[in-house]
Amino acid sequence: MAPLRFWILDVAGEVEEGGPMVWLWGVSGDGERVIVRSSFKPSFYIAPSEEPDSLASRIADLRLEGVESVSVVEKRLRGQPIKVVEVKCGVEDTKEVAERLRKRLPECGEIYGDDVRYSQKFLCLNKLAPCSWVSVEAIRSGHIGSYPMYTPVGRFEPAELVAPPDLRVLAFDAQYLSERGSPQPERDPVAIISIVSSDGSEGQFVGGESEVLRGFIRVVNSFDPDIVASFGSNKRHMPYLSARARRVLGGPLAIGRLGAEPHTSVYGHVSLQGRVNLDFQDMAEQTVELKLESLEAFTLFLGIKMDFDTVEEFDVAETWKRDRDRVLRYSLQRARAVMEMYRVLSDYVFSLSAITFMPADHVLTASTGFRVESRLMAFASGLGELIPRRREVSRETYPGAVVIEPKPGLHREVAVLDFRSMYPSLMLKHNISFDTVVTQDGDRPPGLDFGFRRAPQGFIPLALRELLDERLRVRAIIQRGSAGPVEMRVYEARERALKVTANATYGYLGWPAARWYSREAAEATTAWGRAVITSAIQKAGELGLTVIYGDTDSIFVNHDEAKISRLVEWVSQELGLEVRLEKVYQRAIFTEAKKRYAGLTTDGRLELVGLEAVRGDWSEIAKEAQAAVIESVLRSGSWSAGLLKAREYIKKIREGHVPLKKLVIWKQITRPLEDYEATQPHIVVAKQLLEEGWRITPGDKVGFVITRGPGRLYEKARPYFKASQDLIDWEYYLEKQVLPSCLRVLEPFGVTEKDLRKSPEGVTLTDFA
DNA sequence: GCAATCCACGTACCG
DNA sequence: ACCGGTACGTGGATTGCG
Repeated sequence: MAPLRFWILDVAGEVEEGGPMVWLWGVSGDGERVIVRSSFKPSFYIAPSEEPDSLASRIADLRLEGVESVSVVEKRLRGQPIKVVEVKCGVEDTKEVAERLRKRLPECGEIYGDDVRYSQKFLCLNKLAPCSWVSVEAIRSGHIGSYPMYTPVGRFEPAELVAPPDLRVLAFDAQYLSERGSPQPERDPVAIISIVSSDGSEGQFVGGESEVLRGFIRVVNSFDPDIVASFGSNKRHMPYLSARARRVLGGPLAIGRLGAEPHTSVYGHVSLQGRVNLDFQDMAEQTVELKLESLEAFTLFLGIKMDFDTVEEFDVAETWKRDRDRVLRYSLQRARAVMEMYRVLSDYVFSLSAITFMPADHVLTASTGFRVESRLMAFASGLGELIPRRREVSRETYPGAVVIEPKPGLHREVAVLDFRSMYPSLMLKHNISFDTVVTQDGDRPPGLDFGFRRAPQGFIPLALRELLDERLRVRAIIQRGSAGPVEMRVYEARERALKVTANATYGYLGWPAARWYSREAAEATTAWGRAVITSAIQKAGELGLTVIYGDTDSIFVNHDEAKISRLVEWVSQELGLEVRLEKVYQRAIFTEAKKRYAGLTTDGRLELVGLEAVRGDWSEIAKEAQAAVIESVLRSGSWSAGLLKAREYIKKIREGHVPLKKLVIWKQITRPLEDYEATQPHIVVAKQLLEEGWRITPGDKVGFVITRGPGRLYEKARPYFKASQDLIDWEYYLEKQVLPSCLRVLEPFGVTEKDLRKSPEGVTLTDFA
């Protein structure tokens, strides 16, 4: 019998007559879609407050519902060996069983691992990473629906193949028609569903709504995709389409495998049986470079070349009446864009999934903290380390990083040095972990009254070591250059995912809701970080370098190669850390403020940091003006060019020569509207929109413009799509947008507001000599 | 009684 | 629903002056 080799698409817990079962959905080496079905009885553990054997028999005697067997096993708790009672359950929900036990024996001891999800336990115990190849001796035991079913008889072994199999991908977009405000499934129909599939075919369903929905369901089932990709399925399309199917068809939106309908699962993601539901909106929302998380903006960010004839949401119903083809075209463009996103991003998504042990559809929705935690949980299983229950502990604040006061003005030849992976390196170097904290002796962070034992290696350093070793291995393969182009892409994506995960570990330890929250570990990491950068800065001074700026793990100095290499050498020798020359700015502007500067790189790129020009809550015109001013100054090397540029923009504003779109200010709604204490323009606008039937939920961004009139700003703010050019308060855009953003970067040169207000004509540079 | 000043709130950024 | 450090606009309360 040849072992079955397959790529894990998804994992699900299924309740069957004989007890709980795990179904692994996969694609086999010969392209078959398979179900690998295992019986799996999940356990939880008790660190007993009495003799373990006697507790075990007391628990067994309770004959609790759901308990299959009770035994005493050897595990580890914070690195120390410990005898614990293992309660094996005959049901999926170990939390419920543990709850029953706690009711009967409140004093039995600390309970571990009962709140870990069933399918996650299975993946952890078998070291099964989703989105990777695995092989197992298995018996083919019939079919479920049209899918061959296998029963494993041996252990799962990771298989070497790197690239995913040929997956069938279906990208879709849907458009809804609403007469008033946001579409509501109780009221408004689905107008279009557009699909694009990986075999190159495209299609649209229009016409009667029941035909639209039936057509979509039919195509999904006949094409039988492994991946269903979209932009906005979790929060919008799946719930909407499901609700409409119930209403219009009187039945489920049967687009999962075996006719299942989508169901909402953990982290607010929608799950499709046997398929991976990839929602790139989740990814867009986590992309910090994006200021507005639209499909168009994300497409552009990814470097996908596409022309959109955008029909904005507020305009769909209107356009549908006037120019139906335009809406159709736009919807298809969206579906095509989603398919392109899949091509660009799938390697990274699969890598992240494999590294975090989270199925691909979960991993996009999960926040960073949960991704790190999921990986740590898998790592803990391997060590036999017990997994603590999640519980909210009170937050204890602690000091973070240092930021050096910048030297304002224009600088030439600025070298940017940074510590490589500073926090992970420090955690490894000092054995920082929740399980290595000691109050006596140990390796002590400066200024703190606790330390870390030097040996044995703690849980976090071990986990980091594994991540970093894996990253080094992947890098070596990339540098060898022997892998094929597809494998290369996969390796590169994997390397990025490993780096992201390692770098997030510090933040995780300082997160009070983390299972392995450790204020001590987080606090020590930043304390050592401060010490390290402070001493490097001091050394830089001693070597005769001028320190212009520094933040957390970066130091900006004049580009003196000899001195810099001495500094790099010193850091390596004395601090045992790696500092490298990351980049050089030909010229750079620093303001009085920390975290706000701009530089022109040696290869001619403009970098803007922290300034209005990179903020999402300033109007496009103010950002554009500031960026132009900075660019003039940096490229010419003199501030006077920037002054002239600023005046050009001021003139544009005075003349009202700016399109409305560039005047929109976007601000995020971060909480339910009724929770706001202060009156703010974007909240006032949001409340108006809500009143008019628009759905406004936390996370949404509200776009508004400031119009002429009396009163407070919030009285003059209007939704951007309900304002027109002739209503604009140009004075506001001059005084509170363009003027301040330009002045911000010119002020260090002694330029005043008055200088900016002079008209561009009739003013010569000698006026400022 | 009014303008200047101060401060809390809120958002978004940096690393 | 990852951390702390930081900047800064706005609204509204407080302060300072007469």
